[in-house]
Amino acid sequence: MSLRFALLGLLTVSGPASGYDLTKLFESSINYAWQARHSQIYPELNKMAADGLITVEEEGPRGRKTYAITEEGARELRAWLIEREPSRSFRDEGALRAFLLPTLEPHEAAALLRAEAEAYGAKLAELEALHDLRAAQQTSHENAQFGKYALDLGIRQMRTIRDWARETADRIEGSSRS
Amino acid sequence: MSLRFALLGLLTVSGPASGYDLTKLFESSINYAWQARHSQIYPELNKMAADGLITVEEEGPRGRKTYAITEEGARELRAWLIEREPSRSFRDEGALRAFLLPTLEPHEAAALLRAEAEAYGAKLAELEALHDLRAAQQTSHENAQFGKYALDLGIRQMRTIRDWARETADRIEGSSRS
DNA sequence: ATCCGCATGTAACAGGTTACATGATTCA
DNA sequence: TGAATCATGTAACCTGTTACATGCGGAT
Repeated sequence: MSLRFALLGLLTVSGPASGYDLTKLFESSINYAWQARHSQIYPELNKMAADGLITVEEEGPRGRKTYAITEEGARELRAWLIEREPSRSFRDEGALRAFLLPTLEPHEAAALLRAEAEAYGAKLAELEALHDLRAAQQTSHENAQFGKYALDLGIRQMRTIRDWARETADRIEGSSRS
Repeated sequence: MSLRFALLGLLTVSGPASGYDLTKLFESSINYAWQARHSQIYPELNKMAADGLITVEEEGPRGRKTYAITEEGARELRAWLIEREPSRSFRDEGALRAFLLPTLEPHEAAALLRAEAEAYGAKLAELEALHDLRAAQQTSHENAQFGKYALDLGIRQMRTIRDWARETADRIEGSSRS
């Protein structure tokens, strides 16, 4: 169900767009919080059009269909955000691995954590670069600030995991050396 | 695939257990990082037994089957942790909602964030209580420390989201008041 | 006797991924 | 004319959730 609302949100902000556009918008915006492939997006758009949440505004070359959000679509998005109790249960493979770490030898666990810290550090750098880019564009696009809150959250989360991995590696190595 | 390794991990630490036991262990340990219902666990255990990762060690009353991890199972768990590149992409409905927040009126967005902050604060308190409980038991169980790292990560993540929600609500209210 | 908790399972469905499949347009 | 990119779709499969279904054993 979330995919549907992510698409409505993108259409709200970017204006009319095709499935192809939306697939790329997905990648370049909420990618770190939600993912969707074109094989999931195209059927969903067809269902949404059937439900009256969006309309085909224009048909272009190569079978391109440009969708626009309808009033009903905007109402549904709003209702989803305001009325629906969000599912706060998340599934985090990194945390699961952390849970299983004590089944390994200390030096192995520490090495894994160092690698994790590095990977998350890299992701963090990516998001920070995106953040700076947005800040620079702030004056030109008024929509550039869209997703700012989410990006901030993403950055904080990456930082949290990276620091945890570092500190835990330190702690494990510290106690196994003694 | 992750479920399989979560189960192998639980069997490693808690020793032989039934599907019923594992369902409850799941709930009381990794629940905040990974979830699984009995309807998913039972079929998976059967597949794992067929694959030789676990064996039925004992059959008790009421059709109870007690599973134990095999050497092959332990090898596979180790290989999964060490050799497999973890999937670092996660799906976070909270972050998605954050992304969509700018489609609402500022006061509505702020109210939602306040509710989020409260909900995550409550989850944080839960995990902190669990953490303290573990610390108290530390001397009695040697396995009590299992999952300590993951719990620490969970606590940090909850704190990150709660603080982000609070500060973002403040920021939105601050700028819309002017 | 009756109720609660133990104990295991299956079926239908929803959401997602990977791979397969096709064809039009643009640009060099 | 060949390659890259635009553009849309479908099918098979895996994972996970909800709901349905059944029966034993122990405690009061």
